[in-house]
Amino acid sequence: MLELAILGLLKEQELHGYELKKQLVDRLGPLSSVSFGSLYPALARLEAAGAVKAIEAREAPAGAGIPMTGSLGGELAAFRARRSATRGSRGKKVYGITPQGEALFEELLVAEAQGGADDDRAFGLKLTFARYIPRPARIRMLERRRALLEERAARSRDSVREDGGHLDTYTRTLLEHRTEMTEQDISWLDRLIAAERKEASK
Amino acid sequence: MLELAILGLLKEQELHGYELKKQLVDRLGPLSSVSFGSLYPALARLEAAGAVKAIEAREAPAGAGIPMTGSLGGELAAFRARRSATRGSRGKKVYGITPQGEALFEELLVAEAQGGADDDRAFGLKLTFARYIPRPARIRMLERRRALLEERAARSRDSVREDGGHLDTYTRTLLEHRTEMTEQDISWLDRLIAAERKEASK
DNA sequence: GTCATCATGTAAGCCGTTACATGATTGC
DNA sequence: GCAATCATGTAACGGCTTACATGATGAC
Repeated sequence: MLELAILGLLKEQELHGYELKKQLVDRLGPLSSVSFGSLYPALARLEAAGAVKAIEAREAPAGAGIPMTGSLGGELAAFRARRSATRGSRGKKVYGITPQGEALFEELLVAEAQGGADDDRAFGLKLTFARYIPRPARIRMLERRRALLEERAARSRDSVREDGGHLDTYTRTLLEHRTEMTEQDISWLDRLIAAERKEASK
Repeated sequence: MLELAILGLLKEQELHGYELKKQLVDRLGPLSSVSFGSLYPALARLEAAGAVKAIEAREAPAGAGIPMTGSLGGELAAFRARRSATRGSRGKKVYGITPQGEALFEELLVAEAQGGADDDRAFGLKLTFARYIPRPARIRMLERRRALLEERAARSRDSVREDGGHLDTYTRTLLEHRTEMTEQDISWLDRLIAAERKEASK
């Protein structure tokens, strides 16, 4: 799961661990509240497997030795970083995805898309990279999700109706709000699916 | 976390493990997709701690030995269950909360309410039992949540605005939908908070 | 010159899942 | 009688978090 997220982000751009974490937070939202303690080992695993590779940490296209009185912080940092290739003594380690990594990503994603875990986090992750899933599998995935949400909504509607009387206001309000949110999610999915079908039949 | 959920449900009614799990699913929603492998040990822990107690598994107020041609399944089951108190040879084990359990629940909940984990699942759980939290702490909790969502929404709005151009449609749509959902959550929270304040000033 | 932030990593331990094992009850 | 569901439990394993350790950089 984490591996998939990392590969997906590295597919778009080269990043170092620290930055990767930030991206994970605001690209995958509340999902993947991953900590460094699991992120770095994951990167190490992927590197060992040849899926990613630490590359040179160059910053701003080599302004080689031009002294500037202004904000030269960046230039200096770049110089320091260049001292030793791929990694200064504890400098940034920028990772890039390898062809094997791309293949692994594809494999993990398609496997996940058809069948894998179906909790909210997992779905959010798949959706984030949905554009890399072949359309038929993508549509099936969206439909499975729709069915799951429909069932969930039905269940909570029932539980409100059944003993709506003796539930306290707080609980009922919560349940209703949750149902409403689920319903909106469903109609959003419907729009997505409709758009997909339209594209597919073109 | 799981302990808190179990105690909260047992506070409302006596339940056996299997049923408890069902309730966990549709009362706490997608949160707490707990498995038996963690539920039963948790119950055992709570029992060892004296917070819950296995009680007699009686069903339907003793229709003692009245044979019926119709669906007597329930009656028969009740009889079988009555054979041995608190637990037939591998029968249902119905749990009830003890005074110590109530105290523990209160303690865990208040501790969680002010400070604990602040991921979505944790918040959903706290909200489910919010009515047991003293109002001032409850309001503070709602406000902290509001702030968190506000920040989240701001961040995703930014990330769309910043590089909205080079993001593909899929990604942008997803990000926008997520933002919208978060905003609705915020306005729901606002309504809740307003209601709380009104009650408080009465 | 010191504090916050950036940046990377390791180790211990928790928490929960999966897989396995067992058995009763109910419907067909 | 056989399958599905209800019902409880154990054991191994895995992933992630927390806490710890280290060091560079930038701002005041």
